[in-house]
Formats: sequence, C-alpha cells, structure tokens
Amino acid sequence: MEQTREAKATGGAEVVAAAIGPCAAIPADRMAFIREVLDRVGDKWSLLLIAVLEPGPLRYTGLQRQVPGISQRMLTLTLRQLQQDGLVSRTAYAEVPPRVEYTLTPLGRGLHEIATSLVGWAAAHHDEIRENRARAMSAQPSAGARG
Amino acid sequence: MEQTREAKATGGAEVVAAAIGPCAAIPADRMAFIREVLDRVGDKWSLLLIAVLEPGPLRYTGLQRQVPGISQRMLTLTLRQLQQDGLVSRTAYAEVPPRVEYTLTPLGRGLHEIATSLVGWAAAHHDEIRENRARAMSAQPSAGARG
DNA sequence: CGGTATCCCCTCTGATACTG
DNA sequence: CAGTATCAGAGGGGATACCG
Repeated sequence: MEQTREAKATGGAEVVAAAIGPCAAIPADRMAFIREVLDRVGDKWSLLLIAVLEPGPLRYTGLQRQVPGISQRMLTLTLRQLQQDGLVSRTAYAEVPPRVEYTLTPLGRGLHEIATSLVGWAAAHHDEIRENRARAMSAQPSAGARG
Repeated sequence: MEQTREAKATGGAEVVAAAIGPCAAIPADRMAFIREVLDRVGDKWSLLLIAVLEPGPLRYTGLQRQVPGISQRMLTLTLRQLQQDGLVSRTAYAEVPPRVEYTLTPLGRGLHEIATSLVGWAAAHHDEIRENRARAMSAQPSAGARG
C-alpha cells in the first residue's frame, strides 16, 4: 500500500490540515495506529493464520490444510511478516524429515482476542449488512460491484 | 448467531482432526466471517472514516480535512461502500451552497467499538511490535520492507 | 461545495516450477 | 516436508481534470 512517491503530496496535506485548524476530533496518532494495525492484519491471510494458530502449534503443511485456498507463496510471506512482528514464533527441528512448528506468541494471542470480537461483530450483524447491501444494490445497481 | 468455536464439532470430524494434528480445523463459517469483515473494513480508509465520524456528523470537505492524505476518489468510493453497507448515512440538503452530511448509523457505531479495541491494542503494543520488527530487520535485512 | 471520470502505477496475490 | 524463485493478472489507490 502506501506508495511513497517522494511523498510530497501527503506531507503537504498534513501541513495544510494543521494550518486550517485544530479539528482534532481524531488525534493523528490514533489515526496512525489504525493504519498501522490495519497494514499489519488487514491483509487477506494474517488474521486467518492467527485464528488457526490459536488452539495450538501447527506445521507448515498443517497451516496449508487448515487455511484452504492459501498459496505456498502467501503462506510463507504472511508467516514471515507475522514472525517479524513478533506475533508468531517459528521453531525448526533439525530432523531427517524437516519439521517446523509455528506458534502464537502472547502478543499474537492478544491480537486474536481482537480478531475474535471482530468476528463476533461480523457474525452478529452480517445479516443486517447483507440486507442493507442488497437494498442499496437494487436501488443503485450501477455502484454495487465490489470484490 | 454466536457459534461457539468448538462446541458443535461432529464426532467424526473430531477423530480425523485428532489424527492429523493437535487442533481442530477452524470452522469454515468462522473463516468466511473473518474474510467478510476484513473485505469490508480492512481497506485503507473505512475504519479511518468511521473513527472520524464517531463524534458527530461531518461534511464531505470536513472528512477530507480530518483524514489527511485521502483522495477525493477514495473518499467518495469508501463513503459509498460504507453507506451501502448501512454503516454510514448520507443526508443532502438542497441549499444554494450544496451541503451534504455524513453520519454514523447505529451499526456503524457498533463497528467503531471494535475499531476502538483494535486501536487500543495497537496503542498498547505498537512499541513492542516496532522493536520486534526492528530486531528482525537487522537480523534479516533481506525481507524487511513492507510499507 | 460535492462530487465524477480518466489515466496509470504499484502492490498484492495466485500459478507454476524448482530446491535442500 | 518446507520452503524459494519467477512470471503474470487483477485491482487498489493516487493525481489530475472536469461537471452541476
């Protein structure tokens, strides 16, 4: 995301916003936090892997099995990012059949709590949302396609 | 709709799961929910707009000011999606200087609660994560760039 | 003021093939 | 088993220009 193209426009916008007024309904750092956590777990697989790892450690193949549809590439990539952020830990056993186990760190478990509330909310309201969407799409079919 | 995670596992599934690994597969519907809510609010701006709208109604330009860096295109697009999902409501006043106000619906406010806990988590742990990232990057600079 | 339309790059993601 | 390397497509998102 965040394609830093010399980033002159973004910096300018910040300055302008500050000049116009305080307008600090949402502090800038709050916004930064949202963006940060979203960049981290807002992708297609991170939260899924965390959810799948919550009950206990899993191996590479186990993860592949439990998250249907994920490619080796994305599994490896996402795992590495999670690991770098300290959300998941990787343990390799130097055995004849190579064995690697991935586990949720305490930090990762904390994030899973959040993910759970997110899922809870989605489960509680997804009917409502689907109805809203359907209604909006039948009213304005021109702007309905997403995904 | 609250389905408890391992409450309704079938007998056969349990046996199979026990045979392959330490943890039962994540229910497919759970996975679908995660994907669904992520597709909805996991993008770059949705949660930000919701956060900014929480204190009260805002106009198009106000949103643009309070979310520095957002382009008109993305503001319009995200707003429309939020509106279609019933998370945000739009009110246009037919006045000489056109005026449009965007407000959070009750549904949107509910999602904001979740966003808040996400932000809370990020605020509480972002130092930790940044340290982890820095450490990982200094150890393996080849795979550090993201964002 | 409050948008729409267009162009275009960049990133994410998947498919495929190869390695230790 | 547990990855790595490379290619290619799709779409998100920014810049810019234009309209009611």
